[in-house]
Amino acid sequence: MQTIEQLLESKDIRITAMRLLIYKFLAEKEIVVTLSDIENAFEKADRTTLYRTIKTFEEKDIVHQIDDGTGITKYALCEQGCSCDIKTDLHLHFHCNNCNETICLTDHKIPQIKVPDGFVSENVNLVVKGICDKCSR
Amino acid sequence: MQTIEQLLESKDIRITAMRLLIYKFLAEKEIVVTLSDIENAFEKADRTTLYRTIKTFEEKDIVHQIDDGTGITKYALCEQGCSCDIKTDLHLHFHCNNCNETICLTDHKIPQIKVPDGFVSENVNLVVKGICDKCSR
DNA sequence: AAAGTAAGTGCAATGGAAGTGCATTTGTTA
DNA sequence: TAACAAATGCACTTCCATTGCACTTACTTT
Ligand SMILES: [Mn+2]
Ligand SMILES: [Mn+2]
Ligand SMILES: [Zn+2]
Ligand SMILES: [Zn+2]
Repeated sequence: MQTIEQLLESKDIRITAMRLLIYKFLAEKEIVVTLSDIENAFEKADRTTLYRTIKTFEEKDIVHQIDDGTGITKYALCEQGCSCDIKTDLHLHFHCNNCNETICLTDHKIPQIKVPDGFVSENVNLVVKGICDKCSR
Repeated sequence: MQTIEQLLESKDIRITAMRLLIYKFLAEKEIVVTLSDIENAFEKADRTTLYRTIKTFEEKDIVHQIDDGTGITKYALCEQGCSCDIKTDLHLHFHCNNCNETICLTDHKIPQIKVPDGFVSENVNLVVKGICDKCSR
């Protein structure tokens, strides 16, 4: 089990106070978050810094981006050992129409999708919408 | 085979010059289009009119919206007899990473997706990204 | 330890897309 | 033709994403 500092170093990301805080914030969330969510959690920090921190994390495969169809880009920490590989790490996302939260279903890999002749599939975005477990009980 | 006028009437949409033109524009496209695409095709018309026409078509199940992950909402004509029903009319969309075009694969219905206990699936958005048939040959 | 360099942060501004209020025009119906 | 309702055009707004530039902080080298 490595510390956050070790993780960042291993990915060639400089350790700064802001980055540690943002990492911890993401780590304790089970749901995916928007930039505004992060902004609200760190009112003293500038929006741009948060934005660029997330982009850095994204480039280094620490965070992945989620398009859940709400029109607002969302982000979540990758799993341990994730390399954002299309074959092994691509998973399903669930958006709740009731509480409006989106979560990663990292255990649910995306099934093989057939495409017509001549088409080459490189990547798949799969979002299921409905009622989440918290809202359905 | 009904005329466009008949189709619009059957859906309780008033026939106007603009609506006929936009319908024809959509009908001759094989790919899905953005509002900007329509705007460029009808430079004399106001953006708002085009916007509201599309929204009207959407409400009446003549057009469906596509979120292909580019961040820009796209639209396409529905198939003959489509009622935008989740069970029967929901289909796959393909986005080409090369030419940046997106098309409806109306023959490719969306497979049943398993979700964890407690979750209820109501709707699915499935976008495959890769190389389209025109670009791959 | 001090200087020098590269990276990170904050502020201000921009741009694109989506959406709305209201006045004007057009079409439908009595 | 008069009256009414819907469609269109214009102006404006909001929201999110993104960038340029100045300043600050962290790392490296002497
Ligand atoms: Mn995820
Ligand atoms: Mn479609
Ligand atoms: Zn919920
Ligand atoms: Zn293509």
